[in-house]
Amino acid sequence: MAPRYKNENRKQMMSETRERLVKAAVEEFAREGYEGANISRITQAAGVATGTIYNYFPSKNEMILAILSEIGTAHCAFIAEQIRQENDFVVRVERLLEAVFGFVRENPHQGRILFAMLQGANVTFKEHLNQIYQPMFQLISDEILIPGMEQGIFQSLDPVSTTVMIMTFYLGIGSTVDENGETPLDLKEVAAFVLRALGAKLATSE
Amino acid sequence: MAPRYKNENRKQMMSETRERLVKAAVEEFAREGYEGANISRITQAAGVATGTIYNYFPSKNEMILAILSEIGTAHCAFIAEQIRQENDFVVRVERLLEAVFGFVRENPHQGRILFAMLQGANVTFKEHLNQIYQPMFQLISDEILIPGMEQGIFQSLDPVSTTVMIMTFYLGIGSTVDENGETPLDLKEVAAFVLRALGAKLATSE
Amino acid sequence: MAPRYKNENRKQMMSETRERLVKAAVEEFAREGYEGANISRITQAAGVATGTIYNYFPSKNEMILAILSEIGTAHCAFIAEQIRQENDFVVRVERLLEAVFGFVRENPHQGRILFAMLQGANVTFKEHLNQIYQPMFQLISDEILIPGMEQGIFQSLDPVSTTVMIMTFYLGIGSTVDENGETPLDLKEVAAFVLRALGAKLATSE
Amino acid sequence: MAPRYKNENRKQMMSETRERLVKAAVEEFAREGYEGANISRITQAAGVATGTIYNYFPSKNEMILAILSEIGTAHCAFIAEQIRQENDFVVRVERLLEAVFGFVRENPHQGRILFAMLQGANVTFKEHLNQIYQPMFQLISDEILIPGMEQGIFQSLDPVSTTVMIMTFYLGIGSTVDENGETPLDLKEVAAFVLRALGAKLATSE
DNA sequence: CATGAATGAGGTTTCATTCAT
DNA sequence: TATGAATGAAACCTCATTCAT
Repeated sequence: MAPRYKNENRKQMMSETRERLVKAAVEEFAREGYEGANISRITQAAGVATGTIYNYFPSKNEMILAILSEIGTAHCAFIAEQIRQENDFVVRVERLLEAVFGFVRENPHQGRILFAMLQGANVTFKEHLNQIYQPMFQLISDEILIPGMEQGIFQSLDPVSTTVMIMTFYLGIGSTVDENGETPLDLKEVAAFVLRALGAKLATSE
Repeated sequence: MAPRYKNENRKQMMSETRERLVKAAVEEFAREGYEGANISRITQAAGVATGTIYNYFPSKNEMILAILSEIGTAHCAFIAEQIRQENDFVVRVERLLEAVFGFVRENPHQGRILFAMLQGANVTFKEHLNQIYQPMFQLISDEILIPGMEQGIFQSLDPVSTTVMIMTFYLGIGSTVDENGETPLDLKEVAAFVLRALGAKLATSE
Repeated sequence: MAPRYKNENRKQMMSETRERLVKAAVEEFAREGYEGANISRITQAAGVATGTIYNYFPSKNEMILAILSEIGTAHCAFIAEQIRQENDFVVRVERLLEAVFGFVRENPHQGRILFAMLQGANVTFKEHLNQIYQPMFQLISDEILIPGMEQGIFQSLDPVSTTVMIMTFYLGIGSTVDENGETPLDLKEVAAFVLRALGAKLATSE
Repeated sequence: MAPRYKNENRKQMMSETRERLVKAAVEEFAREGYEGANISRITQAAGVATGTIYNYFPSKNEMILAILSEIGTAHCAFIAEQIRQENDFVVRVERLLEAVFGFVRENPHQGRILFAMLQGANVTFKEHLNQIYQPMFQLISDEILIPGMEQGIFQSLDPVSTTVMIMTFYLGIGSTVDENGETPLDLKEVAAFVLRALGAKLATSE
């Protein structure tokens, strides 16, 4: 029973039409914001009829929540995957930065939505995102900062507020990217900036 | 023809109406964002008729631009004033942080609008704000970082990108404030974080 | 008593402010039509405050009626004056044409209002104008066509319908003028056309 | 995917809605003029919701342009059809007149819109109509006046200005019709008037 | 599932008119 | 008389959502 339901669910989730809708919606939300986004434009860009979108999402509001979940989850997963490939905590900090940037550069629309909603007026969206980004918070805290401090690689600091600062900084920096995914900042400098702030014993010796 | 004092009277009344409108609009934009903001609600909150707002602003769009200008200018002026009261560059960094936070704490709605528009979808608003914040950029660069580096107080770094990083960080952190102007972060920690990142010789000796 | 009232009335009618308002209104109505005309633009063009216009005209509607009366009366008077300078009925036909054209060329805005309102949707305006143009109707009929026919200069035709046709033709032709008062038609040809239609024994021997 | 006959069904329903909208709009524009016309009244008269009209016309302005095109084209086609049934150029002149009148009598609302817009303040509408009436201009010139003059039936005159005069006269006369399509003029007299003006060798031998 | 015309509440903006000064 | 800010009804238009096909 359960698997059958799961399969059907997945089938729906992965439907090609749905994918086209999500893709079009992401671009629309990125360009226009939530209120400015237009369902008709989305369906038109996706090449389906207006009503079709309501077979996949019960409302515009639910749609953006679903999209935020998908993007945020993918973002977190990508970052986690990148970081866990490294064992050196200093390099993990750099990797974290590269991962945030890399994701945004590869998916500029998704990035824009994320940052816009994170700062936007709608509290529901913000809370939704905060929840989604919990794993990333845990990741930074538990798999970089705390062990790094314990090993004396980083200066001993309050792990919670330091994590918040790092996340804020990284997300803030991620928001400097333009619509093409480019940023005016030099990753190496940013990494060095953060590592100094963490009191890292050794910056990357590259 | 009309006596002068009458005119002054009227001028004052007009500016009062304008003030009420701006105040109401700031709250509305902060709560709802640009697209979600509602002219009728604004005029109602300001206690005037719907049409009255168009005696002061030619359109909703022009209104937010005017408001962004006013807020941004006030913000920059406040920060500049705070910073110039100090001569020590290390303390200036702390003051900068306190000023950003302080302004936002005192004017949470204004803060929300700023951060929302800075990250929002509308490119026009972003460019408008970037222009308005030029003085703050110059301030950080010319009156804190560059002289601080020249005097050996800060590590020698690229002043432009460092300024961008600091602004991004501060504004990003400013965006962690809630609707009451409170932030979960400890200012002292944030200041220390930044000063370490700047390679400051002496953190505040508190 | 009566003269005093008359004088005051005239004073009001001839007030310089009123003249400026009428001039501005004529241009506005000519450019925008009645519904499209804008009281604020009129007062601004006249260099007075918005409310001032209501010291001279009780409403927009009454204003255009007053303006239509003034223009129509002036037009009729001008035509009558021109025609009565001639005794030859054939030449009177030509003079009539020249007078219609001449007035419109000298007063293109007034002309446009006349023709627009004559054809426009508002029945009140049309009836108003028809009444005003009664004298011109009588003029053509009683002082050109009927005596001309009686003297055998024009073919014997029904004077009423012929008058209507001539007026229609002239007004129609008057409506070919552009905003500068120019028309693509050659007056001489038009006069010859009409005179042939009237079966005139002799067209102008020029 | 949907069966074809269903589509045809829907297409037919759409064109019915469109027809109802155009019919209602024609009456509204005829009664109120362009600026005075009210979208809500049109949709209400058409028995649809307010927004429905925007499924068929992108704006009020585009709507009247479309309607002007439809009316003008129909008018020209009707006139051309009527005229080409006759070979005698004198009779063609009479037929032209009858056709102009007949169309207006059968379609008084359409007629009113035509004449109102032809004389109204809006230059765009006028230019639009001038373009639409080009075929009628060519028709009068190439298929009545020029051959008639070549065959010596009409006096030799400048064909262009004569065409303009005839069009002006006919359209001007058409504008004497009231809301029921009636005119105070006698068609026979008008025809005789024009034929005399053209120097026709033989007026209709009735 | 797909379609897309229809819906109608709601949004921004306009503007003739008023009235306190 | 002159002023012009205030009024608020009404206009045009948008758009998320529905539903019959």
